[in-house]
Parts: sequence; C-alpha cells; structure tokens
Amino acid sequence: MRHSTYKCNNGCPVEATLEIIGGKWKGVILYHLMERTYRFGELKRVMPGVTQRMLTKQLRELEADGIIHRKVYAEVPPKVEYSLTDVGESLRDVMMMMRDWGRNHFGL
Amino acid sequence: MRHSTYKCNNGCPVEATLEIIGGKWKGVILYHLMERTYRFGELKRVMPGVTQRMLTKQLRELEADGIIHRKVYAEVPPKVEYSLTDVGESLRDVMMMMRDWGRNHFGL
DNA sequence: CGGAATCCAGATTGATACTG
DNA sequence: CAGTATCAATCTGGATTCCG
Repeated sequence: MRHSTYKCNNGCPVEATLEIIGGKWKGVILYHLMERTYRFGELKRVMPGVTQRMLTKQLRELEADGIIHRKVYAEVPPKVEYSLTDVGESLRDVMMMMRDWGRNHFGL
Repeated sequence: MRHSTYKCNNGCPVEATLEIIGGKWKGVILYHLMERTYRFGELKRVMPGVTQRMLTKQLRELEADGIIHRKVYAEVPPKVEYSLTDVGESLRDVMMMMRDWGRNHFGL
C-alpha cells in the first residue's frame, strides 16, 4: 500500500481511513496496542511471521500518520515503547467493529 | 493486498476483515454499492483513476468473497449489474464507521 | 535491543490492444 | 458494454548483514 500523504482516493472517506489502517500488519499492531503499551520486541513476539523490517516500517507509517507514539528510553540496551495517541485511540470503535464483523463472519 | 483464502493472519479478526475490504479500490466500490446497484460502466465513471483491469479484478475478488453479487443480463450489448449480497450488507456498520472516522479525521 | 542498509525475487499495477 | 490478454514498469516484502 503506497503510503498516505493524506491524499484521499476520489475523496472517499472510507478509502482515506483504509489508507491509514489497511497496511499489511497495521490491523494486528493496532489491535494489540488497543490493549496496552508494547515494546518493539514484545510486538514482534506476539506477531509470528512478521519480519523486523516490516514491523519497523509499519510502525513508522502509523507514527507518521499520528496514530501511535514512539517513546525511546535513553538506556543501554535500548528500549522503545509504542502506544496509541489520542487519534489512535479514536480508532477504537472502528477497530472493534471490524473485529466483531471478522468474528461473526469467520468463526474466530 | 494478496488475496484472502479465508486464512487469517495470526488469527486476528481485524486483519481477517481487512483482507476482505482492504484492497486498493474495495472501499470505494463498497461505499458506492451501499447506496444502490451499479453497472460496470457506472462504477468506472464514478471512480476516476481506476483502470478497467483493476476494477474487474477487485470486483471479482469481492464476488469470490461473497460480498457482492454479479448479475449478467443476456443482452447485446452486454449489461452487468453489481449489488451487495446479504453478507456485503452486513458490512454497512463497519463501512459507516470508517466513513465517519475519515470525515472527522480529515475534513471530508 | 531495536533498528538501518542492501540486495533481490516475485507480486501488483498500468498501458495498450483486442473481443463476444 | 464489459470485459480478456499481454507486456512492461513498479512496488513489496523477505533475507541477510551490520551497527550503536
């Protein structure tokens, strides 16, 4: 998914939203962050199959879109925590609705 | 977005839903079909920028996922109408939620 | 630990031309 | 009208290596 410059396909608000949350791993990432703050390594562990490269990339995009916050601790070894911003938090209803539909439609 | 074989990334229901509606043009297509039935050419006209090839492909995927229905009229020249199935209709709340979020977040 | 940089194969997409 | 076929260009994601 070529990345959103806040330019919306055909002025469609649905597409605009999908540009933000439609990335390959963004659903899972946000789904986890809805629950609590996660460290990079933790996210990687709860997302079997994701590569370090992709996880980083998706997190950076979500950060650029103002959905998540990246907090770097000045420690050795490094520690980075990811959490939802207020904007990210405002996606909760959307996420829960998608979750419910997914559960009903498949049998998750 | 590689296509769903109803196999869900990490068993995450959010990702499962995104696999269905997250395709490049699926948001816009569904957004229009929420309103009424459309013919192929009509959809093409209301979606500036989509190519015939891509529109066909996305419609076929939505059809395969049971979201939309394709009705072919035995006429010359050909006439094909696309409409929501019951399953597609069940996505209405999800779509409206994404639309609302998009409107609020951007100023659409 | 949490990345960044590089390389590359394969998937996606666009352009164009053709058809029942 | 509503596609299909083909080819080229682009984009994506995975593997690997290195680094503070």
